[in-house]
Amino acid sequence: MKDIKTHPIGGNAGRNRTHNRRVVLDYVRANEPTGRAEIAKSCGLSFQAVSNIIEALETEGLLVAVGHKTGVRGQPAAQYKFNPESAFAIGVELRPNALICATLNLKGDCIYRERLSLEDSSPDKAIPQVCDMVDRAIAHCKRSRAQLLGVGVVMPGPFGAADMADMNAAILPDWENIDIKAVFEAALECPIIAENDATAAAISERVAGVARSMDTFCFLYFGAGLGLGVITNGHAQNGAYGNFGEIGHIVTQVGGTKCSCGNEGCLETYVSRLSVQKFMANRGIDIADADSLTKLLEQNNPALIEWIDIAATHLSQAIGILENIFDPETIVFGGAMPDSVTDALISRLQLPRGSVANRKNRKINRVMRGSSGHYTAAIGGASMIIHQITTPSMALYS
Amino acid sequence: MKDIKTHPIGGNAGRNRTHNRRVVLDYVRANEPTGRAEIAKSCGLSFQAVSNIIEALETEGLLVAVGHKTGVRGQPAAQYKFNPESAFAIGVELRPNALICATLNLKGDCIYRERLSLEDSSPDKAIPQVCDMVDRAIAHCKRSRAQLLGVGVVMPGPFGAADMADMNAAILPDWENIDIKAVFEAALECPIIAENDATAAAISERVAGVARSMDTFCFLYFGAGLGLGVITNGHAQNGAYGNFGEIGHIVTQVGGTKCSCGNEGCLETYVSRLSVQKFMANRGIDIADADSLTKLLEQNNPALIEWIDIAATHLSQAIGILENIFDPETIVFGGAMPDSVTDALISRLQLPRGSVANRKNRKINRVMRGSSGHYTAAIGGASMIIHQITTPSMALYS
DNA sequence: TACTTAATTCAAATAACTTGAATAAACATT
DNA sequence: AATGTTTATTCAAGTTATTTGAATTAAGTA
Repeated sequence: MKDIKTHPIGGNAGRNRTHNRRVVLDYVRANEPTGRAEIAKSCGLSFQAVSNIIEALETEGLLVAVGHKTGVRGQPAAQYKFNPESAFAIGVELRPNALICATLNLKGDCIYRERLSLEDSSPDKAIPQVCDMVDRAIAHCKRSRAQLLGVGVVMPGPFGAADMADMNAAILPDWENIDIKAVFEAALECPIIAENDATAAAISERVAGVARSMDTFCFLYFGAGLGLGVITNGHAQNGAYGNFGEIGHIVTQVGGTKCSCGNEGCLETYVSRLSVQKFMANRGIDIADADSLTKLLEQNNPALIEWIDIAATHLSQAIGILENIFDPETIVFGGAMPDSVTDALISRLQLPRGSVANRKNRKINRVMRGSSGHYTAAIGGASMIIHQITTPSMALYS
Repeated sequence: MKDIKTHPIGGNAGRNRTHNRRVVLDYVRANEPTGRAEIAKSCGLSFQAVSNIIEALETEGLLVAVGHKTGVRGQPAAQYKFNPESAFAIGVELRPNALICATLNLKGDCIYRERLSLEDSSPDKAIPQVCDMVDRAIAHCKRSRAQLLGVGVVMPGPFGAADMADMNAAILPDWENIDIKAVFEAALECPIIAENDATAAAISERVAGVARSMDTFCFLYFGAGLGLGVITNGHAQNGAYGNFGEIGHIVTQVGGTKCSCGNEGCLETYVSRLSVQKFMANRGIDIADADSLTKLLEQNNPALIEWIDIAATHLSQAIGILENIFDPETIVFGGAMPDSVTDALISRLQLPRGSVANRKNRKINRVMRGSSGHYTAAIGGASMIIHQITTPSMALYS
């Protein structure tokens, strides 16, 4: 996904303006409703600069005035907030057997979703389907294409698996060596961001989920395997070669279950959709879909409880690793698991004592469930687009 | 070390200039000697903008012209490189029983070092000693205080241990709740950056060590415990509360050795200075200092070899974790261990197969030894100062 | 020797932010 | 109820650092 070495580039008036627009939008996002003077103070800009930017954003429709702040001295400050209907973004999740699409308004509310089964996920077949899907989403939401901020394309990682000595084949082998961003830019004629599912999911929680006001947190994504997305200082981590977050293949039990990657005792052999399916199949129970898991949990199925306990043990170890490495504000769980199973996993965790996260006076939990359900990845795709226009590229902290 | 929530701030002409200076300096650092036109092309700036900045940098003495590039068509391009003698930075490492000081010129060469044993490391006693040490360094290097870019203060983490439920007391308890940056700014009247040892060490490898041309890599720091510093896209990771990188307390053996943090089987109970001291003491061998380790290794001492094998096993697991999480360009080992012991550890690693780093066509090793020896932390302190003036705050790529 | 290529210089032009003075409107005080 | 204080807002320059464009310089190439 990333390969050519780039270099940080300089700023000029135009790029500075772009940055400042994002700084302002990010502040409004996190603090709405808010006024120009407050933004100016918080963002280190003059009132006039903010005023000009707000005026432009209001003209474009991204922000709307919502009355005046009273109750304090001084001239009442005009308050602004996001205009959720002014623009929208689309996320597309590409899986081996399905296409999933989510449309979000500017506030991050999901206003349309669609799932399409796919027999053949090769680029030739899938790309036209994605185009049709995007057209349907725009039509269904009764928006104009001009309001479309962009499309986020989400695929499971890792990328470049073909070059890895022992890693299994890629989950979508036909897509190896394809410049996803370029291909979809050509097909959809709009801005494209491509990412893996876990990172997209993390961004979705920051744009409109439980991590809305957090700048540094981890997201554990339960998919076919197990993925990790990390946001630090408001920016998603990518790794040197675009393969950040392959946490499924860290070893939590030396000499444990043989994994397809060549290791033994990989975390995702204990915690993932494939893991629970295999575990239950060995006990003669077929897990066809998420609903069947939900039902088994409602019935307190002993085999499932057993799996949850094993999974929770390994997850607890992973949490210790993440907390001590990243020192995050929290760790969010999400992805393909039903909410009830995720909650059961969380309740059975045995969080390690020896962790920098084990503080007195914590205000938020060390672990929490994400808010976007099992459309997370597609919603994350659309969230990445919204995230980009509200995320400053400068990282100047006084 | 970090607590109050800040907000990204907007840019203006002045901040833009600061950023562009750093972009130019960073490019020269990594590509010297180089010319104005080349910088302009690579940094996305106009020739004129670069020309003005280079002129200023040359006037200030930070850059020097070094002839012209010939052999290609067109007017010969004037080449510039760093002027190592134009400015300098000082790093101070604060340990419970010692103060260590390193002075670097602008290129990152160490031009002075000093070690001072300390009976009392409390702020009242240590701060005056630090001031004297800085004065001695300036005098010894025959520089003027005006050329001092700043002082980097390095301490072992984690910070805020007093608030942690089960973590041991801080290594320097008297320094808890002290605003280190503010205290030393007042005492030394120059810019101060405070960091933990592992992060400082990572930065030192990027400024003038084996990671000079890398933007994303990990550094494992062998100290009393075990620390982790990570650079991603040229920026050091800090965590939400300044405690990024406490990798010593991740569990690599469930139910293993009891650790002072409350966990069992923490990595640093197997890999650290304290670990090897304890292991050898149990076999009746006293490890007084680094030299005694070196000698034992030369003699192929069986107990030490045994420790190295155990340590290498646990380290290999940690490397799998780091590679699969961060997808770094490489992992650097450094810190308090003698070079020969570090090399022995590296040679006995069993790098995991199932890792995104296990690629064909790798050009650099998955693990390498750092270049700055056991003054790493102090050198890292000074490196942070140099790093700051050559590291763009904007992260505009493409 | 003439041509091509690329770096450099000089002189405007431009974009975006900052500054400062004047005005508006609410709450607080007497 | 009148006056004063505080804060937001507007308007009109002023400032900074960048970009643009034309002219110049100097090396390699045909």
